[in-house]
Formats: sequence, C-alpha cells, structure tokens
Amino acid sequence: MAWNYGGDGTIKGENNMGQHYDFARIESKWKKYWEKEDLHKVQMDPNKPKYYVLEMFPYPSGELHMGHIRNYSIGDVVARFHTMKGYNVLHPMGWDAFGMPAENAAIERGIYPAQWTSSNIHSMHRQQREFGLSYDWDREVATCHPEYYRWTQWLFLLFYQRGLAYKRKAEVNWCPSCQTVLANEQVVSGNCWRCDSQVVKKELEQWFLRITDYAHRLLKDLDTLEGWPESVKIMQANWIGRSEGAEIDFPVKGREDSIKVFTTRHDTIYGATYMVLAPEHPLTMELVRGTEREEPVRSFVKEAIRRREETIDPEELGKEGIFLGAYAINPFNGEEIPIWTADYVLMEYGTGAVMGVPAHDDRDFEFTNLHRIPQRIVIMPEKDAPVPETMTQAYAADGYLVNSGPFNGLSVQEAQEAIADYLEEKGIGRRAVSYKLRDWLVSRQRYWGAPIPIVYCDHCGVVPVPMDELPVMLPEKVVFQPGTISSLAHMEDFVHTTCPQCGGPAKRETDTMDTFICSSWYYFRYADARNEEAPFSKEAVDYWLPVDQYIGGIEHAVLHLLYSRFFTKVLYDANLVSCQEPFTNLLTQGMVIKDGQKMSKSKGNVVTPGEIISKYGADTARLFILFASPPERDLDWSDQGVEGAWRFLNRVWRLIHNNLDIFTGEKLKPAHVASGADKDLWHKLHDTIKRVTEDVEKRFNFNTAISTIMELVNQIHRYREQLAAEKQNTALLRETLEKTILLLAPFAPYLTEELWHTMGHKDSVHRQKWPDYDEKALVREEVQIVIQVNGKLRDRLQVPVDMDREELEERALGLERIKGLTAGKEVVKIINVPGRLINIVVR
RNA sequence: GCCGAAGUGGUGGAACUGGUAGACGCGCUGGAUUCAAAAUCCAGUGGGGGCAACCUCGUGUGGGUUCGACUCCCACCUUCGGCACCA
Repeated sequence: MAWNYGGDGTIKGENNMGQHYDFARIESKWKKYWEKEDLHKVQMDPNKPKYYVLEMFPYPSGELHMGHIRNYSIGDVVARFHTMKGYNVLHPMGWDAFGMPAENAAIERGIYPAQWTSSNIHSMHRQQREFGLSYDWDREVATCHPEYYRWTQWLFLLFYQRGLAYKRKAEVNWCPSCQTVLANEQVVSGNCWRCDSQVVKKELEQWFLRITDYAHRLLKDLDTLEGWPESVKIMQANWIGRSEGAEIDFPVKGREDSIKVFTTRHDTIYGATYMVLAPEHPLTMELVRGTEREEPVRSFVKEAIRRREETIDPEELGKEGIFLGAYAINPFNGEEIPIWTADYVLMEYGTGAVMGVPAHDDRDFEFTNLHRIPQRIVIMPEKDAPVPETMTQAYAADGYLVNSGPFNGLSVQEAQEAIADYLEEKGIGRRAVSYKLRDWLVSRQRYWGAPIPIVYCDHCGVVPVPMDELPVMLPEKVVFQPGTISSLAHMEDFVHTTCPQCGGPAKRETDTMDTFICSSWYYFRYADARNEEAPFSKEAVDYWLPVDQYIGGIEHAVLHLLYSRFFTKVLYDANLVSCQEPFTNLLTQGMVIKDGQKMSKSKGNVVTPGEIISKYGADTARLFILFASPPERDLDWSDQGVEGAWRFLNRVWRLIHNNLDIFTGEKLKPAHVASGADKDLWHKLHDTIKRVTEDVEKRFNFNTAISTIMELVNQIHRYREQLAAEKQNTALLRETLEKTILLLAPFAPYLTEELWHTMGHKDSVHRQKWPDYDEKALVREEVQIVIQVNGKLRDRLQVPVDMDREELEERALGLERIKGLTAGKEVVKIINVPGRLINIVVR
C-alpha cells in the first residue's frame, strides 16, 4: 500500500495526489524517537499542577483486544491534552497479573504460570508501545512480582493489625468449576463472574476483610463523587443496601430467651401473626430440643441447607416452613404468636429472624396462605375506612394505622416514630440500621495469587508473618494437583515453616488472596513504583493522588471500584494517604461490538488490533475508535468507518504537503485578516479551537471534537480551491494549518509529529502548548436570523449583529413570504431570540 | 418484581441552556480525472407531493405544557444493564 516515497518522508513522483502516507515508516521512526527522548517520563514537580489519568490495568491474557485499545485511546487523548495544557501528567500502565487463566494455561500446556504470564506481558506491552500510548514505562508494575505482592501482603497485615482481616467459618459461595470460593460481589445472578458456572453454598473457614465496618462511609461518600456517573453510584448504593428500621425483642413463652427481629415496618407490629427463624438460627433447634418436633425440624433444616448447596434458583424456591411448637409474645399486645422456621429467612441478614406481617408484606402473605396462618390488617390506605375481612394481596404502601391500640389513626410515618420511641422507652427494642453488604471473602483455594502471610502454630495459634520477613514467596515451580485443595497445600517446602513467635514447627496458610486485593491499591503504587522500603511514600501519594480521571468498563461498578474505595479509606485511617476517595472522576466506557454482537472468537466477528495496525497504522485505529461514538456508549466496529478515518488522515497529510511553500521561505508576519473568505477561515479556526477544547476537557466527546477538526480541514481545502493563489493569505493559512496539527496531536500522535517536523519545527509537537482561541475571532459581524411564523420556519435573514430589534422585526415582516403568510391576519406577538430567531405569532 | 440507561435517515452518530432536526463520517447516485482501474476531487442524498418556487409529514407510541419540544411533564411500548426471598 505504501510505496513511492523518498527517504525524507515526502512523496515522490509527478502526481502525488493519489498516494497514501507511509504510516509504517513514520510510526516506527517516532516511536524510537520518543523512547530515546524519554518524552513521557514524569517526576514530581511542585511548581506545576498535577494531573493523574489512569486506565484500568489489564489482565495479561496474551493479546490486546479492541476494548483495551478503546480504553487506552481515550486515556491517551486525556493525558496528551493535559500535558499540552501545562499539567504535570502521570499516565502509567501495569498488569493485573495474578489469576486463574495462568493456571489453566499451565495445566493445558505444561508451562509455569509465571512464565506464561511474563511472556503475555511482553507481547501486550509491545503492542501498547506500537499504539503510541504516552505511558511512563518506568512505573510499570505487575501484581505477580514479589516486589509488588510483598506490599500486597504488607497491606493484608495492616488490615489484620487493625482488626479488619479475620478468619471465620461461614456459609460461602463456591464455584465448582474454578474450585474456589467467591466473594458476594463476584457472584452474578447466582453464577461465577468469571466462568459463569452455577455457584453453590459451602461451609468453610475463610479469611474475610471487614468491609461492613465501612458500609456507612462507603455509602455516604458517594455523595462527594460528583465526577462519577450516577448509574455507578446507584449500583454501589444498592449493593451496600442500607435499610432503616428497628430491632424488636419478642420474649419466648415459657423461656428466658427472647428473639430479636429486624424490621423496617415496625409500624405494622400489631399485624404480626407469626414469627420466623432462619433454619441456621441458634434458637431453631434449641426450641424443639426434646420435643416430638425435634426430628421433623431437624430434617427440615438439613433439607433447607442441602438445597442451598445444590442449586440456587430463586424461582424454584417456594415458601417451605415448619412450626416449631413454640410461641413468642408480642410485647405490644401480649399476644402469643407461633414460631416457625422457613428457608425464606436468611441468617446473614438482619438478625436472622423476622416477624411475619402477612397483611402488609408480599412474602409473608404468600407464606400464611400456604400454611394457614391468620392475617390481620393494621394499615388502611384511607383514614377511617372500613376494614375488610379478607384481602387478595398484601398492602405494602402508605396509609393509616388500625387495630393498633394506642397508635390507631397515626400515619405510617408518625407511627414509625412513635413506636420507635416507645420501644426505646420500654427497653424492648431500638432504632436500627441494616446493610445488605457482607464482609469481603478474600481467601482463594488457588495457586496463582499472593500468599496470605499467616502461619498456624500449634502453640501460638494464628500468627502473622512479621512485616520485615515479607514477601512470603510463591514457589514458581508448581505441580498442579487436581481436586479441591489448592496446589500450594501439596508443596511441603512451602507449607512447613517455623513459627515466628516461638520458633517451633508451623504450617503456612495455603490459600492465596483474591486478586481484587492486588488491584485495590495499584494506583497508589504507581506514584512511587520502585520504593523498596514501603508500598509508597506519603509524599508521592500526596502529590499524585487522587486519580483525576479513571477510565474503564462498567463491569467493575461494584467490584474493583467498591474494593478500591474501601482500601483507600482504610489507608486514610492508617494515615498512609491523605485522600478519602481514590478516583475523582470516573468514565465508564462502552463495549466494542460488531454486527450487533460482542466481538468473540465463537461468533467469528473479531477484529484484532494487530491486523488494523498493520493495514492502517495506530493513528487510524485510534482515530476511528474515538470518532465512531462517544466513550460511554457501545461502539459499533465498522471496517468502512476505519477506511473513513484513514482517508481523513491522508487528507491532512496532503493538506500540509501541498502547501509546503507556506512553511519555507521568510518568516511570515502575523495574520492580517481582511477579505470575507479570510474572516470566515479565521473565525472557523478559533471556533474550532474553542469547541475542540470544550469537547475534550469538559465533555469527553472525542467524536464531536474530531468532526469539528474535519470541518476545519474541509474549510481549508475550500479556501485553497476557491480563492485565486494571489488572494490567499499565507500567514493566516500557516497559522491555521499549524493549529490544526496541534488540535489533532492528541488523537493522531504519530502523523502530527511527522507533519509538525515537515512544517519546519524542531521540537516535538507533543511538547507544544495547546492553542488558545481569540475571543475577538468568535465575534461575528453578521448573523443569520431564522424567521418563523407560528413556530414554523419560513425564511432566513442575513443581518448585522447589532441591528436593533425594531428594525429587525420590520425587515422580517417585510419579507415577501412572510407578507403572504401574515396577510389578513392579526399579529398577536413577536418573539425575538437575539442572534437566533424571530417568531411571528398570528391569528 | 424493583432500580437505572437508551430508542433520531439506508448506517455510526450530531443538535451543549426549550429556538434552523440530521453536523461529521460511512454508504449510495451523478460528474471530473484516467486508455482503463485504483486513488483523489466536485455535486447531490430523511419520506411524500410539485417542472419549479415551495408545500407537507418526520426524533419509539399516545397525551400535555409552550409562541416554539429530540430536549420539559404524564402514561405506555421496546431494547440493554444492575439487583432480586435483604424482612
């Protein structure tokens, strides 16, 4: 495709109109130049405002895909733009390098995970360089390197010291295919987030991080994240799931115990006709012990738990339950209500016990219908309305209390206050808040992860590895063991160790950490990536953090993004960082799709970055991706669209090369803008600068930024073609062409660098200042006014901007077409939007 | 079921604060250039009507507010995402 070129980059031959620019030569030339010049290396500089732009680091799967390229192209424009704007820009890249695929590859191909990962990193790193991404490679990190995971382990111990890491036996999510446990966030509609297998429940002793301690702050601080999409904040808020309500103690008849329930509808307390305990609730078996119901209840509980270990299809779960033969006493009216156990009550939420109010809760309504438990209406939508005998569905909305003793007549809101006050006065309950968020399960029964730095000693029990003995090295030469136990557990050399406290024999923890821990702090490490004394220095993170602009996929809305916020708050509390939120602005990019579907090998619709780069080069690929749609939306891949981007860049190339005479010869004087065509071009240039600046800076609408530059290029072409050569203003043309190249530089870094030098400049285009626009150039002398009659467009007028209102209206009314439309009618009023339109309202 | 986002030409998308709907690109049609092609350049391109000037309809559907609505309000439909026995 690229032939017929001279060594100096110009096109040879008589007709140079028809050829394409030699992207391959240009891109390899400038790539080397930039690397030699360390163009993208950054250091702390207190004299410059900092800007930290970050793309979510990738898992090193082996090859970049278009989603990556989109992610990096967006980040690169933001980085380059801010550099040109005078910021000290941190733009790093690294590898989320622990995780399952490396183990699978190891088993399939007989290659160690470390080797496989490292070779993947190499090839992806090379591709990233080809794309001309402005990373400071000196800060590159990989989470699987001991120099990195040493500090991941250090942070785990920090959490441990602060009481935020603990081990407990719990019912946890187990993925049978990945052979490991999963955090709640990693179960998507009952399936494993990674392999989509159905997840089952298992009771295991596991490590947790106490994220629930931070539930309140994680929720509250969402309000401070003005630069985040509403949708992500809502998803996090729903995930944290705060509910306000009350805890109420129900004494058990004939016993000392009482049952504590959590409810958000304590106003319906007089409607409670039964009580339900979760099958695992400690009182469930206790209440039936030694009675004739012990056996049936035991088998019910067993069965309920067994069902959870098999399939979890909420649709199939009915409302099974069994009466325990015991009664609770409603502390408000002394009524005795039967106590049941049922599998629709979860031990993990609230108190594991609920009061059943069938008349005002859909689930309770269903349950009582099934098990013939009475219902009692205590809320009516209207005050003083007759209370019906029966109902066909529960009434869960607002209303007024009935059948509720002294609280009758109160509204739901009033009753909630009054009843909560009453509970607290009598000491039989209290206001309470409950969260859906659970502690973060971080143990993984996998080899390829950061070892949890804990040893178990027969004498001393659970002992953390001292921080100065880190890292606990992951042995690289692993032999994989099929089965349910991590391969690490089979490595005797790893397992057997000595106790750091007593020196006696001890065993290491053989579970590794969830890789989401590794990715919860990497953005801090970039600030000080080679620090061997600490995860990072306070000085470095205080200078660079928080991340000003974070860019990545929406799929991490409640995974990585929630965990990272949690980590940041813990590090803040430990006085290691000064920010409470890690990411000031968040951009969630859409997917890259083709033919209406996600690109995938099985569908055969994959376009690889490699093939695009060899056919068109990096600039074309980047330009197309940024032009085809705004970043948050899905991007429809189109081969013809790529062709369009390619054509445009060639058009820019020719625009410069066909005007070379302008850039050589004598130094040109400042532009004198005289003729109408000059003024139009001058205005267009400054209008373009303004619009591109705003599109990139405020709106991230790179598609419209690029289309605006295209319009400018089209206008320059027209100017050259329609004006006789001697009438063309070369000074204006030169300024226009130079600024066009500057505006395009963040989008097409290679081509613009080449053309910048072609124009005679010696320094890199990427070290230039972003062009300013001249307010004077934006002021038009004439404007087009739209003339409407009754809101319909009927004519247009070209008038001086300063024409006064009366004259303008007179002119409008005098237009032939308007006269025809207003003849014989009464002009009711005239709307005048200055500089835009006149609307004549007639009757 | 609950929460959220989005529906605009043949197509990707634009219209930023209620003020010219369809910028820019793709595709298509016609023309220039060429022996011919590729490449490039120019012109046209929402539907219907008219020789034309123009008229008329048109932003998922139905209402409403307004001089004026893709934009605001109400109801609904479709698609996509999140949550889902959370008391």
